Amino acid sequence: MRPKSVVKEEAIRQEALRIIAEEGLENLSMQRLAKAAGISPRTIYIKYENKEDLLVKLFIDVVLGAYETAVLKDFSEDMTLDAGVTAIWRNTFHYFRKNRERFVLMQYGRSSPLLNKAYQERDIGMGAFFAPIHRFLQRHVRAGLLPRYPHEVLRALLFAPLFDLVQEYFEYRDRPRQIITEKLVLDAAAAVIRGLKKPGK
Amino acid sequence: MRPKSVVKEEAIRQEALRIIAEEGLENLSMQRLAKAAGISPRTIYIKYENKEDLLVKLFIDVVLGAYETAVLKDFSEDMTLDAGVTAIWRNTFHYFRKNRERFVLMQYGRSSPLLNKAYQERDIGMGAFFAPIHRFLQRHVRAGLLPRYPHEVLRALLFAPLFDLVQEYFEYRDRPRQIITEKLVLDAAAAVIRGLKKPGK
DNA sequence: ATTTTAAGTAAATAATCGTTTACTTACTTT
DNA sequence: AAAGTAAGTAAACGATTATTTACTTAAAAT
Repeated sequence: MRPKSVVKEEAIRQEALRIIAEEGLENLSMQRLAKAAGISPRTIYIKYENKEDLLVKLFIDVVLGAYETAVLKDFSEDMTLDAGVTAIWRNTFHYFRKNRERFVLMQYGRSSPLLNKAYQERDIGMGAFFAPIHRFLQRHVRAGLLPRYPHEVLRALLFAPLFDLVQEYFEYRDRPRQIITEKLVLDAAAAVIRGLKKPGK
Repeated sequence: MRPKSVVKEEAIRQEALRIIAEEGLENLSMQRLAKAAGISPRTIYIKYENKEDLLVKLFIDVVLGAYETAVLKDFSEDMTLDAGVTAIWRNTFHYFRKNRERFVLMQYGRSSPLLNKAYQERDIGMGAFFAPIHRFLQRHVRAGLLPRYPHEVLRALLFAPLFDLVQEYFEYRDRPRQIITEKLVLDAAAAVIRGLKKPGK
């Protein structure tokens, strides 16, 4: 039996990410993707059930999966609130700064009904990814440092401004001078930490 | 000369918003829209140049325009930081809570290349909408209450968690018990305000 | 009341969509 | 070396896309 070509598999994923980042998810068609990857449309269907299967796997495996491991690098549940949040922010900024294509698909996950389903089930909802961060936050809640908000609220306060800043980083990408720098991102992290803490702590 | 029917015009916009909210922007076609609005496809092209023109006008006029006026209701540049930010948060939450369809299209504006162009040009970039809020923030910067971050950073800290909470509000819409309540949103507003302020103020 | 004119309709346009059919190629197993 | 088999290709499938052509309708202007 002839083995599946990992080279072609990789070309499919790479070209799919590129087309989505450069021309939008709405302009990704199977025939365009096949042509860009230098293969026949049928080949895509050997590796993926259909278009939805391809997009969900791209989103879950390549974008979310890789982000999960990147964000938890050097992160530990036992860190102080300041150290932990700073690590999450720094890791996220570093990861997406060098992976714009993945960030673009990540943002589609918020609006596209197809990807949003996968997004909620796997990721941030309460999956293995968020679990360490969840326990980290709950520890500081029990210690009296953080207020007892539902974790959806803590998550919004913690992650939403971060993703917005990454988006800003890329929007001003071709301007004369970059506005969003690492220093600024870490300053914003400090502001978020101040806001999260119970008043007077 | 026969006058344009405002009824049909309104039906087009309403059905477009409904289809986008219920089935996603990617499932809105001109023929489906025409059928849903009870008209001929050609009629849409009497009122709009093409699909892009329709979507941009829907986004700018109906979603962004109406949000701009809603968020600035009862808001004044002269307010204290706490009062101003609280007003912005409360107004935003109230507006989108009763306008889910508009919120869905708003979120598409973050990822869809087509809408994102309009988004940046008109809105939050530095348009007439954000100007009063920008001056409000700058006044508190000059007073020494807020740090001198670029306004992109202040905007991210101020708005991003708010939109995330509205998203959460709708995601748990059909659960037994609503998680995101107005009280919780205003608690989160207070947290954001604490974070924004210079340390020690 | 008739003319004028743009609004509106039904149906068709070419292009493109996701997916499949019919066939060939290349690699593993015997 | 030959047989077997799934990977891969080229071309086509019907369905659907945005938009237009040819025609009808309704209302304002004469």
